Amino acid sequence: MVEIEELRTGALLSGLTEEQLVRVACHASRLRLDEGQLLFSQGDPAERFYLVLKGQVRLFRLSPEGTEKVIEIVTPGQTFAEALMFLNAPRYPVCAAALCPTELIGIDARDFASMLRDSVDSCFVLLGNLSRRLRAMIGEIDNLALHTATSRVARYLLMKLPAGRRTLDLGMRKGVLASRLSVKPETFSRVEKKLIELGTIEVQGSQVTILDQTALEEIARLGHSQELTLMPCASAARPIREQ
Amino acid sequence: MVEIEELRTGALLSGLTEEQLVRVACHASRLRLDEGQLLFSQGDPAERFYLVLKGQVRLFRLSPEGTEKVIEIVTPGQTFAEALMFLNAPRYPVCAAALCPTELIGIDARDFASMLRDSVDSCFVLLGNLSRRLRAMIGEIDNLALHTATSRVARYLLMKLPAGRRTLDLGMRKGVLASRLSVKPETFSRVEKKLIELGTIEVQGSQVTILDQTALEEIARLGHSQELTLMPCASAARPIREQ
DNA sequence: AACGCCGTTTGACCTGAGTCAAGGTGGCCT
DNA sequence: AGGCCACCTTGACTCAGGTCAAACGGCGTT
Repeated sequence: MVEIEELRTGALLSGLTEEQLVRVACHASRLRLDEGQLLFSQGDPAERFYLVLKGQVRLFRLSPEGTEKVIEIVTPGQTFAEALMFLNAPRYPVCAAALCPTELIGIDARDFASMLRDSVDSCFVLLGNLSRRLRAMIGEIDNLALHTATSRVARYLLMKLPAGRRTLDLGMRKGVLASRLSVKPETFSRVEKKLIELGTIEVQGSQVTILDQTALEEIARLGHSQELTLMPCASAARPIREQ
Repeated sequence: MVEIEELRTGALLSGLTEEQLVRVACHASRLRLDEGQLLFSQGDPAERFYLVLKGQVRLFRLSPEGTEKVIEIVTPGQTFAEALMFLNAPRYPVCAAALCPTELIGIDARDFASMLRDSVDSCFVLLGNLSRRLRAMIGEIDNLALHTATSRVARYLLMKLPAGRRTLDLGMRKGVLASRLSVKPETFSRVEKKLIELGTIEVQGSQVTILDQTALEEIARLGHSQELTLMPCASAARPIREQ
């Protein structure tokens, strides 16, 4: 069965009392997905939300013609689809599938909502979460509408860079990351190459080392249509000018 | 001063009790913006949120180079920036400016939050709101990443089309709408022209008449890279094939 | 009526990024 | 080992949509 210790790993749930957790645990079920296995599809009625314990879940949109776009990668400790619980006849707005063998806990939304009624504090935690996520989404839109592919990749690298370190792990297959950043795999590869040739980064599989963080930050700052040419044969450590 | 009747026009606030509304009114202030006037900037500390009474407010992101992208147009009865109230040191993630002379009410976030503590119901209303907005944002991202400019315009038209009617008003300057849809004004104009030449719509200033809704729906469905050629001189009412 | 101001339209051109089609490269299985 | 398969890379080409610049049109002002 579901352990309340496991539930506590969820940021969203960690604020609940022992008693509440027990109650949640009663209406929760553990599940396990194989690599690539689909959890739910866009449009399915949403009766539960999920907490990831191990692995990674890919949330993505499907267009009618079948192209897909990764909206988010959910990692252990995070919950997803819990926002739907407050809509009347909720349906999942995305598809969810495991990126690798994954363990998660499914929590009954209806019951959870009714439990929330006794706990304004938890409501506030949730409100804070949603708020944060909303902010992130705005950033995402900004990213898509205002920045080039190169800039988006640079931003991602900087965001993922652990403070103080110069090296980071992409944490997923490059193709998946590409879709997360709304870029085709081919383009992602070319961007990576460009950054390498500029002397900004170094890549070893999924290990990326930032060689020139200032330059990378400059690239990340760039909006649309800012040229970023690789000058023919200059020594070119920092081809981008300070504005 | 602020009338509680006015407060009631806000979907978010309409669920509150008389008593609560009175309290909100005490910490609220009315304000009035001229056309184009800035209400707050991206990055400003967020101490209050707003309810629009009359007019329109444009929420937009600014990139460092100065290009802007409209995230949302807020119309009377809607509140905005209320999600920030649950973050610890919140700052507005967007700029807000009036599109036309606008009246609104500013509500103290701190006080409102503490009032919410006595009203789980209101929390739920808010949660529902945020949830809905989150869903909308996902749709927006989907839109940007998976659809062409033409398809986005078509979607907007269909969305704004009052049920049963064949005509709608764009409701804002075309340039503003263009930015809302992440398209340059020039491109918007061309898309419009294309749709007219296809015989799908008719335009008279900001009045748009849908002549062939099925065709428009087909166009709206199209994702990226689906060609949509205007055939040279066919009579061409429906150049898009049923899949 | 002539003027200027804005928002929109049009045209010519350019470029970022997608598409299609080959090649690499590395892991995993007999 | 060899071979298969999935992923990533590279190259050549195309195209949607952005850019720049010029013309158009409506409207309020003097």
